Amino acid sequence: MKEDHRSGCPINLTLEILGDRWSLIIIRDMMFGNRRHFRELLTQSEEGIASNILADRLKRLLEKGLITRADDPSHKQKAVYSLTDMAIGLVPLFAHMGAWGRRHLPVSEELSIRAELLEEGGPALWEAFMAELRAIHLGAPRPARSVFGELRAAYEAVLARQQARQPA
Amino acid sequence: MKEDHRSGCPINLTLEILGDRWSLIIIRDMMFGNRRHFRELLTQSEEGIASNILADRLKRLLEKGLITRADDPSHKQKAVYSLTDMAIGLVPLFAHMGAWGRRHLPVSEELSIRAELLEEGGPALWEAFMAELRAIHLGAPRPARSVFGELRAAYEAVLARQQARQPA
DNA sequence: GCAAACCAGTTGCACAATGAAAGCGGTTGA
DNA sequence: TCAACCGCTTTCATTGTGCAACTGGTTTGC
Repeated sequence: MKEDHRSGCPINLTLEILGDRWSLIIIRDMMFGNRRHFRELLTQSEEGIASNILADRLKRLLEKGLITRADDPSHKQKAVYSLTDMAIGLVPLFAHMGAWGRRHLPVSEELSIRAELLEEGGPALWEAFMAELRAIHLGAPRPARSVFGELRAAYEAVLARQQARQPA
Repeated sequence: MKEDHRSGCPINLTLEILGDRWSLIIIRDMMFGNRRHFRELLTQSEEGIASNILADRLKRLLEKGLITRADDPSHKQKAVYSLTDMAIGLVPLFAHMGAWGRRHLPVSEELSIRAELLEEGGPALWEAFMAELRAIHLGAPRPARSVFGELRAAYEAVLARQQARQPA
């Protein structure tokens, strides 16, 4: 029960939870890629997370209240992970991280289109996306606008354009 | 020269640079506490960083272009560290991290007052702060408004109020 | 009905990162 | 001259990371 923190600074406390190389990658995949199962997160990750690291991080995110775990009714040994409101509140942070990375780091076109849209859309778009995430992960009423669909469509459009330019 | 990245995703690339427990703490102290020397960062850190970790992180941040190092003309073996424009661009990210931490984590009053002001001030305040940081760290002309002073004054006001309530 | 594929993880092991403490040679101010 | 200070480095014990193989159970396809 007793947890000791390095300090009560909000930046520090946030880093104590999210300050590693994998936690935000997992939340990103759940949020933008709608990966909800262990195997999806394991095998469809661009970055290639190891299964023991994934298991460890899921456990930590559960403890910290960023995700929840439920049994999948369609499959006895499948588990479904969902984002909590706390994690959904990270959308603006992802938007800024993406904007900063896009400006300063060697990003690839297809993986940064979503960051571009998120940056251009601003707080209004973030709010719409968060409302949709609350519908997907928390069972809230589904809003009319699907930012998730817009982001996915833009991503697939870039992929299609790239394939047309240089076919496999 | 050759560096291989896990992926070209802007979130991932940002995490590869800043995704650890200390890098952002150091930038925070330089940015909000104006710590410019090794000893200042080592001894005045709330969280108590070890000297070897600090030396390692400063080297990495130098390599990645987030800070610069210069000799202090007043003292032959003093070094002055400065933020680059790239690091100053993290101000909105700190604002969101602070806001998120304040909302969801057990922050202390005196260390979160700055996050509160930064959240309330919004993008206009962030821009003013960034202009001032460019003056402090990059030699740009000093703007009329000192957000840095406002933040420090608010912090000290909270400290004074706490001491009045419960004197040492 | 049975084998193959799939499920969420766990285990064992090598290596890298972290962190506390002491120490380094040189510089400065009294 | 001497103590305090300067930016680190070294040593060593502990912890975290990452790969690969594996577990017991479930579902799918034939």
